[in-house]
Amino acid sequence: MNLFVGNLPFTTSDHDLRGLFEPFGQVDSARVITDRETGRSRGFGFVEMPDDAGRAAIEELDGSDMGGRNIVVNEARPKR
DNA sequence: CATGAGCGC
Repeated sequence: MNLFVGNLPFTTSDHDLRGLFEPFGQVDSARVITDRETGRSRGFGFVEMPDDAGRAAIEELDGSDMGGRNIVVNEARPKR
């Protein structure tokens, strides 16, 4: 399933994201979205993983603390 | 190359 991860610290990298979700299951892909013009982080990202692992990750990570901020994790919407 | 609600090229 596709997961949307928001409210991330600007210092969070795609690898950091993967490390967060790996404990819950196979991480198909994990990436933090960066601004195409400046390259700086937009503070949110996407993670793809099995359905069961995704549901577990949402319950454990949504609202959890990361870098001093409470991150948001929920199912992502279809790409625009 | 800036910044803080929002959904990726």
